[in-house]
Amino acid sequence: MVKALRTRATWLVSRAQVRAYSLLKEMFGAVGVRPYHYRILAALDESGPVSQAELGRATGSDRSDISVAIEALCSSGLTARQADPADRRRNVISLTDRGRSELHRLDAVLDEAQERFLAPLTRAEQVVFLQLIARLSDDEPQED
Amino acid sequence: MVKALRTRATWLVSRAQVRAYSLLKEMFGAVGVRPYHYRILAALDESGPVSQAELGRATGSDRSDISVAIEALCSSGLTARQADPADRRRNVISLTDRGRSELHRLDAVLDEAQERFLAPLTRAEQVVFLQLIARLSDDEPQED
DNA sequence: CTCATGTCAGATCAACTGAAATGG
DNA sequence: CCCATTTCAGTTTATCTGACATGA
Repeated sequence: MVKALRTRATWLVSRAQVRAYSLLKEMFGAVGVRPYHYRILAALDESGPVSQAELGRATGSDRSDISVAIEALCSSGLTARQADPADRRRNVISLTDRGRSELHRLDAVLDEAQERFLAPLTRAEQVVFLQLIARLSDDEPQED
Repeated sequence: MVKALRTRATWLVSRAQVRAYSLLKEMFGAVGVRPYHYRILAALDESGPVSQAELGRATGSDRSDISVAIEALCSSGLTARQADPADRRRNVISLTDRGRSELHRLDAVLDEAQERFLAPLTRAEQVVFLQLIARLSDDEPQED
């Protein structure tokens, strides 16, 4: 591999991302799920029932993509969609029981993926890495 | 942002990559270049004249994409393409003088992008980060 | 009038696939 | 015959745009 690339942080991050994503695709694919399904289920579990627009903000996805994903999740029974009586533009999305147990299954898969992704580092190095990469990830200051 | 995502290395790496790539696109775009142009010019500078297939291996890109990129680079005069007398399937690609000076200009742009990308970390942290991310990047052991 | 929401149709872009033509 | 190289046409995938209807 080319040295001019191999020594650049932006290149190394992009290669690491390729490796991370292919791991995720492989492991989620083995249980019949797409990575973005997990994102939405996890966001719902944390926030409780919310509108699609809020889901988009929580997961960093566009509203139009959320719209498509929610359609898929609802039709496979993992989420439910109902009109918000307080604001009739909104759909309130909630986790179904099946959605919640699916989420727990996927959590285990994702943890296993983290193990494999971080395997080249020692435990102590993994902790350091997580702290540093977190600070390089937030373009916008976190607004919890 | 969702805690279940915020604490996973794979998610943080993918967000960092988005930030890195948008920086690169912005800064290379400002000087009228695509990021993959740089990859090829840098590989050529390091290896000297080589075939397109070797360029693909050196930069981790597909041969078909290299083919298109080389066409663009040759028609803008940054690289030159000539038949290999020893193996008439091959095109031997070489850097032109203009290509080499363009590369140096882009090197400076890329260095500035690294500065901005790594700015949230101290110098000492940047060194640690580079070591760790490098070990998470190589799926295949380096074959220099 | 403005803004937010949900939806859809399509653009974009990088990455990849498959096949064909040429030659080792 | 099998394999490597270059090229082209087309697919896939996530991301993003623009527009529209509805309603706060």
